[in-house]
Amino acid sequence: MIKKSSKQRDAIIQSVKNRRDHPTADEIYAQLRESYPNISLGTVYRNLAKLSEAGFITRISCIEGADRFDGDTSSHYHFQCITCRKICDIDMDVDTNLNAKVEKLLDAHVDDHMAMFFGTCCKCKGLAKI
Amino acid sequence: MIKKSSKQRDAIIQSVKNRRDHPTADEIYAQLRESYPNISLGTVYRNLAKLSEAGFITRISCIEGADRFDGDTSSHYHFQCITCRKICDIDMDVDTNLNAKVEKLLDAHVDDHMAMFFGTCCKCKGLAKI
DNA sequence: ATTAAATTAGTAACAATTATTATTATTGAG
DNA sequence: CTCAATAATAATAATTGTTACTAATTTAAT
Ligand SMILES: [Mn+2]
Ligand SMILES: [Mn+2]
Ligand SMILES: [Zn+2]
Ligand SMILES: [Zn+2]
Repeated sequence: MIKKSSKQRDAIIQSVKNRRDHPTADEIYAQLRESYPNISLGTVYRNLAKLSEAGFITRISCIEGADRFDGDTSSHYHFQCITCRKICDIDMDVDTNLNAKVEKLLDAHVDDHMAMFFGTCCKCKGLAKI
Repeated sequence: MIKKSSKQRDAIIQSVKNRRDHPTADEIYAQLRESYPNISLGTVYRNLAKLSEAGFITRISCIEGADRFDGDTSSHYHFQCITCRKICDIDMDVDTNLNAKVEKLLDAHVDDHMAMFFGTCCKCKGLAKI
């Protein structure tokens, strides 16, 4: 799929890998424009799609708004605050033998699973009390 | 939020509750047009949003394409086939004490969590062998 | 260096969703 | 049971997130 290199793509990988905030395509675009003033939003979308398909990064689809991307491809769960909409990682073991369990239940082949916890983050929890 | 009733909304609830296939707004619209030929797609979107916000139904966001809706609001996990894109329920206990675990880890308030398993369903698995 | 293919920027097109507006339906007070 | 208040609707326009297209540029193999 990916056959040649480009500095735009390298910068996109770098951006996603360096950030911990699960950015959207638009947020990555905004960041990259500082170093590459005429990078195209289409290039960002195209490469994020290619990179996630190739497994270099992970795509996270959200109920509200744009997809988000994660440079950490290790299996881990996420939490999303229903107030500020921020997503953060959960430092908790992923139950990988659930995959085998589901395979048997459905007679399917299971590659992986993802989990998203919903609630109010510590910051927004605090603000609500004021 | 919801202050008056309407037969369109009632029909939307009924549709989502009766189906087991986690339909999109468009699919619900297509079904309802048979009995309500001049129902508006906007009405379907608006009510699905209201109903899921009010907790009558659940919204499921997918990586590809439109959001899907589930009339079964009980906590359960889903499986999505990466080939045919169909979503089905998994008849497996939901680990609810994970919520408390995450609350402690993040010092957040956790309402719930969802999980999606990805892979190839039994049908698509079979077809691949032919 | 030559050349073919991949990638890009820029723009147009697209699909999913939301907002607007004028009209209709529901509801509760009198 | 009226009838005004207002919530909900159909139709349509607008917005958002994303993908497709095209010509120009960059990459990498010869
Ligand atoms: Mn993450
Ligand atoms: Mn379900
Ligand atoms: Zn928050
Ligand atoms: Zn399938």
